[in-house]
Amino acid sequence: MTVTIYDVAREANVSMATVSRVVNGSQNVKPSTRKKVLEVIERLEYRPNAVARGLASKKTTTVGVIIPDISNNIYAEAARGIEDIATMYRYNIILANSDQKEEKELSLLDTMLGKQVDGIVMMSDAVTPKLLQTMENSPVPIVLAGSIDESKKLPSVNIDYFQATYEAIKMLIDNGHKRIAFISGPLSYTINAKYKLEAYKKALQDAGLEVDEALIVAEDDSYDGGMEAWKELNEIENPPTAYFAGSDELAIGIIHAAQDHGIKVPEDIEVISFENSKLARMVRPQLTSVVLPLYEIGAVSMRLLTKFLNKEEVKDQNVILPYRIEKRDSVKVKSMKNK
Amino acid sequence: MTVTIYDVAREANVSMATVSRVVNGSQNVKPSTRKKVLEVIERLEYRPNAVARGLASKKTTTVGVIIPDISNNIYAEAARGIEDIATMYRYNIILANSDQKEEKELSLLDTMLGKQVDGIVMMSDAVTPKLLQTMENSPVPIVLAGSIDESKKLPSVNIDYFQATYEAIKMLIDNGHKRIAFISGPLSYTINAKYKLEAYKKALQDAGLEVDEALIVAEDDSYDGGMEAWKELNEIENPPTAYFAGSDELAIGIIHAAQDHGIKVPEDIEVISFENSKLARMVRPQLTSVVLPLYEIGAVSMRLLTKFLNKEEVKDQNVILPYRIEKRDSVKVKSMKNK
DNA sequence: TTGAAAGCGCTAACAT
DNA sequence: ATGTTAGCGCTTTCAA
Repeated sequence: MTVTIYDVAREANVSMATVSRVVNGSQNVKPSTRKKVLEVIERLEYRPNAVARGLASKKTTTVGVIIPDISNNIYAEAARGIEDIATMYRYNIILANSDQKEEKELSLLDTMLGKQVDGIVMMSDAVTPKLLQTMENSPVPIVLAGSIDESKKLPSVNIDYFQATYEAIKMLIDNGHKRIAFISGPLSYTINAKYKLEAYKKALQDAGLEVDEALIVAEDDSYDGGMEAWKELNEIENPPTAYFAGSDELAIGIIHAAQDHGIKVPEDIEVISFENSKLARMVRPQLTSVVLPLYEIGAVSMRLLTKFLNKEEVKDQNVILPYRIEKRDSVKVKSMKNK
Repeated sequence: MTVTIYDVAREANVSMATVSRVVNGSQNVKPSTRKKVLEVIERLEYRPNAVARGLASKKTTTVGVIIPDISNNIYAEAARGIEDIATMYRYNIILANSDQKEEKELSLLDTMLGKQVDGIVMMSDAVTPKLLQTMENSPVPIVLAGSIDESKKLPSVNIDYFQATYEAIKMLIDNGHKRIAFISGPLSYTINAKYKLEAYKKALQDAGLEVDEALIVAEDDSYDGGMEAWKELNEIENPPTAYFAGSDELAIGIIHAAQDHGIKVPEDIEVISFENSKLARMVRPQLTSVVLPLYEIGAVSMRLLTKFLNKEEVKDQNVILPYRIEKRDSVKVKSMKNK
């Protein structure tokens, strides 16, 4: 019932090897026989069986993608970048959500390797020792996208989270703020948040400002988390006048909570975000935000993976992408610097 | 180098068949030999090769998922629903973006079938005749998620777009509006938009209201598209006092465009949306919106697919899920009805 | 330029 | 309860 390479060979009066050659675009086929074979393929509607091919060639032209949660815009954006480049190099993608659970990440890694993927792109906010070890032992290359393995044993693509955050905090300090809050998702959760926090503290210290632990709050990385954080911070004695938010949703939550209480942004408080999703323009005031190039992180990760798959030379396996800060309306522009 | 079922068999002094049996959890294995085999598997770190298994068994336990664009929240949400249920039934997913291009959809279908997926979940806003035909000829089951094939030849999961829109427009009419705008993405593009438009017209007619083509505008289905639409509609002689938006982004664009011109929502104009993503709560005023249950559409589609894969009986292959309207602040609550 | 044949690693009868 | 064996549909030497 299903037509195989054997059927084509028989109908075309050639061997399976020849059919295989034309299907795979080998040059060593006489044009006339190629034409003949192609005709039979068309007539029989032959479709090569990739599974059989994978077994014989030990290549599946599919790569695994493990991300925390595809319904989260951050990861979806990166996934799109991964997929676009994968398509460009003729790979397909097996996509799975880990919900950032080590156990799931581990088992996903295992099933994907079982499925003989040619490589894996992994996004994980917590590259635990165990995870790292199993990834190191992987028979196929794995690249980390937007995820940091401090040992740098695995290839990765990131931006400089420390530097980016430092610059963001600096903007707030330059605008005269002394009480700057740091809001992020769960710290134990997000290794990147660790770098952000370090940068926050360093920037404060460099400016001779006190680091007040009461101003550091880790909520759910969500809109409601942002609202909660604002409320929490406005119950303390000396509330902050500026906020660094680890994501756009957090920032919008903070802004709305403030506005709901009659506080004006950026007149009364200023807010800077870290993400710059399309949401950043969909609030009033529009968000000033560190630009996290998710799509590029995904795309470059996949490109890096293809280099390993093609055995191309890789100069630096730990890529740092440039970032910038998009200045909009949630942080005032300093008039002095303007003139 | 890679350890195969044969290696395990040899080490455990049993046949390949026995190893296969314990790997696949067959009951016909003596506990003691099962234990012995399991130990060897562990010691050798044997991992079954799913590709070989797929070739031999003609089942890959992977399903294809074709969606327009994973970076679009609508589809990402649905994809999460699909993946969750797939995981529950031990399927993996090959995910690919079609960008809603027929050509890509067709070629994706082809490569996925080539990869021997066991089934496919397809999201397409335009099930063209050609597409429909190739899907009908698929050797494996295909279910349409949130996509309408008017012939009903293919299994599908949807809500009643007509009914939902009718009710939304009715709310606006009941609030006294005579000039109601209909904003959607490109009509030629979105078959669902067709139903929405029909419902819009019907609701107007049923209320004895004139259908003014000038009030029907199809922009990009985006925030900017919404802003554009508002501007366009406010250049005509008799601008609308209420808006039906085909998506949350569109609605927010409309609202912000209006607010930027000093117009108040819902005091001056009212807006109802169709989607209810998390964005709906992240604007002021919060969006009144028809709830499009994307996650459920994805989940139910995948569940439906598993029924075909398990040869379970399927009573109705065209599932219509319930919807509701979430009432928030972009539409006034009628005080008369309230009391 | 083409063909023959040996696998790839596993499942699934069929035997025993 | 366990073993034997014939494929699954293709790629890949190796020969010719």
